[in-house]
Amino acid sequence: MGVSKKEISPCPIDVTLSVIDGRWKGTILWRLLDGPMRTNELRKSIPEITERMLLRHLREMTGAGILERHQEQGLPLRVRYSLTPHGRTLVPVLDVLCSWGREHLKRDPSTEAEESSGGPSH
Amino acid sequence: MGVSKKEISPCPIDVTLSVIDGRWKGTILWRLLDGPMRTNELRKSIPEITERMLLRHLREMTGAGILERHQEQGLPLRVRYSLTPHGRTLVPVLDVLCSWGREHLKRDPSTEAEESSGGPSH
DNA sequence: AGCAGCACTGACAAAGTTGTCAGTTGGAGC
DNA sequence: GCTCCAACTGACAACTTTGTCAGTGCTGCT
Repeated sequence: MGVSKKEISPCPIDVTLSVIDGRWKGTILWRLLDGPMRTNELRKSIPEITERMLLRHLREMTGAGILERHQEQGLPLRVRYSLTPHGRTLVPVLDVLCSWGREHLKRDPSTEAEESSGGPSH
Repeated sequence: MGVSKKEISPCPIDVTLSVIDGRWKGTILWRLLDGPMRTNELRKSIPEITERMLLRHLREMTGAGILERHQEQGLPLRVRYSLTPHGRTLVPVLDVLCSWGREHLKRDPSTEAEESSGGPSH
């Protein structure tokens, strides 16, 4: 007992969720689809995020192998984050999640739906 | 401030995640793919889950419109849960999550990978 | 030297999620 | 009547995640 969700994961679904779930991870991934970004660029492009959470999520995803930290040498300190090739394989996954979410919102804007298509069936 | 993740969700990805994320939701959904199950059957098929969490998750997913609670009449009290048609549209989503998770495990069993294809580049 | 910017860290608190445990309703069986 | 089971609920504690806030090196600018 007391083990975290990430340590049990008998199911690959949970593995994937442990990689992409987090308050801001989806958003960060979304930003990085267009190309590498510097830490501060990311921070500014997501106004609500705190520096701490950004760095935490970046580090977690880097540890999972889907993000890459590239530090330029010599200069003051420029760090760029980008998707690794493996991270890019997540794109279709995010895409599926995104389109299902859109459909779900259309059909069920009030988070409470009655299956009414096809007439009452009770 | 203080709003929960579910209330912000500018991104449909977060919408989907809010539906399927939860310690046991993936497992429950997995079980229900084979057909309707009674509350206790579910509970017994997932030994680690507590009754409380099972019911909580069932209720949440029922509220989201992806599960259906069917109570048989007259009998002692038989409740069956099953996927709604809308819930069934989640199947391909779960499938994608599952296969990505499997690939991720293959490639990265120790949650720490070095992109070594193409030789050292530093 | 003083100030600002970038990347990053750590202590602590607030919020959210899950687990523990006890209790309720209602019918079945003895 | 008593106990058992199925479905369900509520109070509370433990754990996790996120947020707040202050601070560290290092560089560049003036």
